[in-house]
Amino acid sequence: MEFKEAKNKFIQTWGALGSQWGINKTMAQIHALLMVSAEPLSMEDVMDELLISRGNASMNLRALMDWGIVYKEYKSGERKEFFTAEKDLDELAVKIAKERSKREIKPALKVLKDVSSINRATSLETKHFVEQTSKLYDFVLKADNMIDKVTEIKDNWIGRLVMKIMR
Amino acid sequence: MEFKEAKNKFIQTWGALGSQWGINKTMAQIHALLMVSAEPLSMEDVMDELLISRGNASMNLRALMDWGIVYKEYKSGERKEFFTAEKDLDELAVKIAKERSKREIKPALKVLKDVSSINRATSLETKHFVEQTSKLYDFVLKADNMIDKVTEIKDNWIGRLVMKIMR
DNA sequence: TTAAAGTTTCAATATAAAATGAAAGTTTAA
DNA sequence: TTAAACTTTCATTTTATATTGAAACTTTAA
Repeated sequence: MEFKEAKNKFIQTWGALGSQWGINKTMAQIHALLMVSAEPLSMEDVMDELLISRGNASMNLRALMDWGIVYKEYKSGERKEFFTAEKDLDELAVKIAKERSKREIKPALKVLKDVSSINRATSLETKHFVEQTSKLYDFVLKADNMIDKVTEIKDNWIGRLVMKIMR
Repeated sequence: MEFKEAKNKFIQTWGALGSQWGINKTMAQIHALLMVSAEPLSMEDVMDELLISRGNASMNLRALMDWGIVYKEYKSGERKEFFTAEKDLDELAVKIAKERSKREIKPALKVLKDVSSINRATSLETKHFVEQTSKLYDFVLKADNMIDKVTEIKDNWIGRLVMKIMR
């Protein structure tokens, strides 16, 4: 396989993976492209490489910056803006996890809490509902907390030990 | 809030969360409905509760069974088929994780491995590409392996200890 | 200032994904 | 063995999502 072919395959795959996980295809593709680019790219560059419109490029670059995983850069002497991706993968994972937690998990947790707090003194049906949603609340909360814990892992010895055991 | 209202809110929220994570809305809603139903439900029941067509119900119940998180049941004397959801949340999480790993992560890993193995003796550009995709391969592999490890956690003392520390 | 270079916005359009529903298929009890 | 009860399939339609592109906006250098 040749460089150009490999690069394209990578970008397509990353895009597909993204959309399977609820991240829009172009956004994932732009991120992939920037990840493997040695140099920062301009919006033109991105448009040309991925064959997408200016508007699409603009909107998705903005979204990636909102997620904190793509940065704007300026080159001296150049008027254009350039973009680079976060290349530290631990950092990348943490940012994605935190962002999704904030946008999706936290609001869902709120609803779970609300619906599991209805008056349980009534029917058997209601009792079962409250029981299940309460369990779910605890579970999701615990899972969500793990994200924060993982962030701290590298800062403490037991965390590093655990990582070694988990390999 | 009243039972019926709470139940509906839960189902809608779970459906929305699902589609944000690449699982189709109806599939997530059916799962939610079965999760909080004290009794197994028939396909009719599901159709009526969620106001969906027979075809839709059939296809998504089948998909949920393929994922191994919904089971078919028979009631004696009844000709209809009934459905229940996996209600053990640890079990549920493991099954979802395994299934997504199998369907999405594993194929992506294969591609990552392939593209990171192109001849690296060429340009600087190529060198950077190989470097990045190799790192990504290692990272995704590690993350994916964690799923298996988590499965085993409950079976060994260090795992339980870790869970306590992570709380 | 102003006009050229560049970026953003958003209504309109295209694309992809999900849902419908009727026909075909299957199972079961009489 | 057949007809009623029930389930599955899939071509068509609907809905949701992503993309385009041209106009509006912003910035900068002369």
